[in-house]
Amino acid sequence: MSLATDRGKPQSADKPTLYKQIRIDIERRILTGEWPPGHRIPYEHELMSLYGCSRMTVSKALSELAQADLIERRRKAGSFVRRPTFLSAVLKIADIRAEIGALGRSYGYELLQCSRRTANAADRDRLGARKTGKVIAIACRHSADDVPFAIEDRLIDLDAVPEAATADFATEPPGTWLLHHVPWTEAEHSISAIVADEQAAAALDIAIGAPCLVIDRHTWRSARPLTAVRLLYPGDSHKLVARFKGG
Amino acid sequence: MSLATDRGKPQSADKPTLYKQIRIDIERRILTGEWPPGHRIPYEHELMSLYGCSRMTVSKALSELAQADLIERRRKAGSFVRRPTFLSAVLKIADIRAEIGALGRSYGYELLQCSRRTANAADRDRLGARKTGKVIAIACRHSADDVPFAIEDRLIDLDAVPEAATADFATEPPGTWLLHHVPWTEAEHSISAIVADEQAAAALDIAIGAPCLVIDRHTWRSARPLTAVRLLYPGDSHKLVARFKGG
DNA sequence: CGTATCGATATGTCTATACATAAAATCGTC
DNA sequence: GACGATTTTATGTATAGACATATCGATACG
Repeated sequence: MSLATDRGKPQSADKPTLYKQIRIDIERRILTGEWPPGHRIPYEHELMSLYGCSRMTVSKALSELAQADLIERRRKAGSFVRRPTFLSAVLKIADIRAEIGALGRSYGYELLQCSRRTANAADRDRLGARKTGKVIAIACRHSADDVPFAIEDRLIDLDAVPEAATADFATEPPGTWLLHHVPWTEAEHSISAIVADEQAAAALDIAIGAPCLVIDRHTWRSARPLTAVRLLYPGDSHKLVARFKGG
Repeated sequence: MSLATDRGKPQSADKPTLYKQIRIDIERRILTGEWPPGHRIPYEHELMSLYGCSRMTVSKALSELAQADLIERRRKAGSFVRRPTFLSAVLKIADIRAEIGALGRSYGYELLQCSRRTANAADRDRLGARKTGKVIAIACRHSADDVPFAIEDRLIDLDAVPEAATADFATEPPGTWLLHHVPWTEAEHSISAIVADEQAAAALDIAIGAPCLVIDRHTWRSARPLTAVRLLYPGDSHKLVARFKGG
């Protein structure tokens, strides 16, 4: 799958401003295990005399650490190193057209099917919508250097996104159009693996039974479903890559 | 796969402190499209008279928005709404034992194979290590309610993690042991799909040719490789889920 | 002994001010 | 008009002080 990869706060060699030094210093102590989970970090007034600066400055450093979930701050009690129960990752998933462009390959797009209809029970279920309204159903194929890259099967709620009625999905991929025209507030991705059935194998030009990576994405604006999409990638040639930052 | 799911800053109904109100207010304008990508956000001094507060306060709100990658701040020029080229997700991946426990199922663990050896060329390549040292190679199986859940194939660099020599991997899963004993600074995950070969099918009690989700994880401490692991999950019964926050 | 109250304390927010810094805008010179 | 130096300006960092607020712990009370 590709996927741009990135970490929350890279260790960019930033200018050594005071609060950043303090943050990095504490971060190092946590990451190396010198201050294990549960350890109480020195009080702000201790840190301020330690580093010879004001409380606002150490507080800013601690705030960023708290925001990154490395520490937990409790009034009166102090700040504590958090238990690393999870690895938290920042995954950045690009629009497919941008993604292929970033790989230096030529992007190709084919609209396979596009129809408008009143939502049936299956459509409502897939979108998670309560009411029945108009929807657009789209099937299309993305390719890189004329090799099939992914197939897309999408449903757009026309009541929530009326502008989609006038979009030309024959020339512009629906994902790209949506990204540029429709603001959203939340999305959920579900990643799984399946084997290609006859139809998918034909569309992706792979063997029936070949492994495929599946991404199901649902997008909402203020709890209202906008679109549901399933992307199918040949599993042997694509990977999702994520860099993580640990604690 | 499971995967605990979570977003960077949940919409917790926080107390309406001033800077939070400002942050949420601007966030809303961006998320609803009222201020599209590229739009210049009012200058700090405009915001401070708008909200009737000091510059430090509006600056704190803008700093958080910049940290969340929603806006970009440029000296002299001002602050601008960022173009949403990516969806950024926070994926939280739990230790498998904790993950199964969180599902309310009983955890089972079997060590299939464990050997110590001097790293060969393939081991060095897999770890990304330059020098040849001792390694531990482990194969094990995790199960939930006595049903195979995942199989694990792991390599640990004994020079980087000497304490691993004394760990008892017959009773404690290596992932759990490492999480609690070895601090790390960076990890990279690569997610892909394969079909089960004969060996994997036997270990997971699934059909040969069934789809599997694969997670390859590499972990480092200060650029030094610690461990490389491949986790294989039956693809039809497990999913990676990630909630995203959009821009 | 259990419980309510209260004070001490560390963090959370906010102000007003100061100077540093980067970059856009302007000016001056050739 | 082109190009380099200077000015202007918005952000970035830092300070000292103030008050708010949550909470731990001790004290007093029933």
